[in-house]
Amino acid sequence: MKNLQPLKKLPKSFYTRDILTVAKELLGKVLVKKEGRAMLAGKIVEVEAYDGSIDEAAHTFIGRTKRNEIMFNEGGYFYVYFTYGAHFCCNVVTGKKDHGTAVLIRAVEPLAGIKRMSLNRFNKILLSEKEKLNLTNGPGKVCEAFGITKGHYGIDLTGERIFILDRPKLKSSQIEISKRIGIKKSVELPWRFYIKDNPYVSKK
DNA sequence: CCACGGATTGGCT
DNA sequence: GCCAATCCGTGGA
Repeated sequence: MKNLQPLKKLPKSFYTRDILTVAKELLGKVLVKKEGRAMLAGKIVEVEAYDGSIDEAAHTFIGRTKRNEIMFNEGGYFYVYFTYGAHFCCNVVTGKKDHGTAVLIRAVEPLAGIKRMSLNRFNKILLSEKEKLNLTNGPGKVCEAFGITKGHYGIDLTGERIFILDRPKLKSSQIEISKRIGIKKSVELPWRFYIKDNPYVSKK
């Protein structure tokens, strides 16, 4: 009798809370992208928080620009950006209007639509064990596997295209905390959260 | 297994 | 013009 937990979308009120609370509680929740009848889904296993009011690494630290404007909305929107000339990364906007905070989704564990993800990532369906673990264990990889691009910028996460399903809250003993990865500013902030011992986490 | 560096676009100074 | 919230291939242990 598993899965009695109703598969409900996270409501607006989940996202409009404090960013660090939302970041931690996003762990274990299920990111879903609908493509007609098909559906891609993955359990969120690694995130990072970015808060432009005190965090030099956040895209909103410099103030409003065309790229980061969605981060100044209240929580519940999707912020997608392009980086290193090659990769998209996706974020969940959090907090109240004008705060400029968002949570980067750094890794998920594939749950549904794995063939589609395999095609998107490696242009084939049969994968080695190593390739399976390599499907969605990084922010650029998540977007490539899910087919998330600039066209998904600003999506309302309480809508039907992309949303996040509720799941039971993890115990604090299942959550690891560390410094963030791949940044050069505000490197000391312990704002990376990931699920302990999950094989899809990008890096110990 | 690990460390290193190149690729390549677009955003901002 | 500088450089990035990354990824992957290469080369050595």
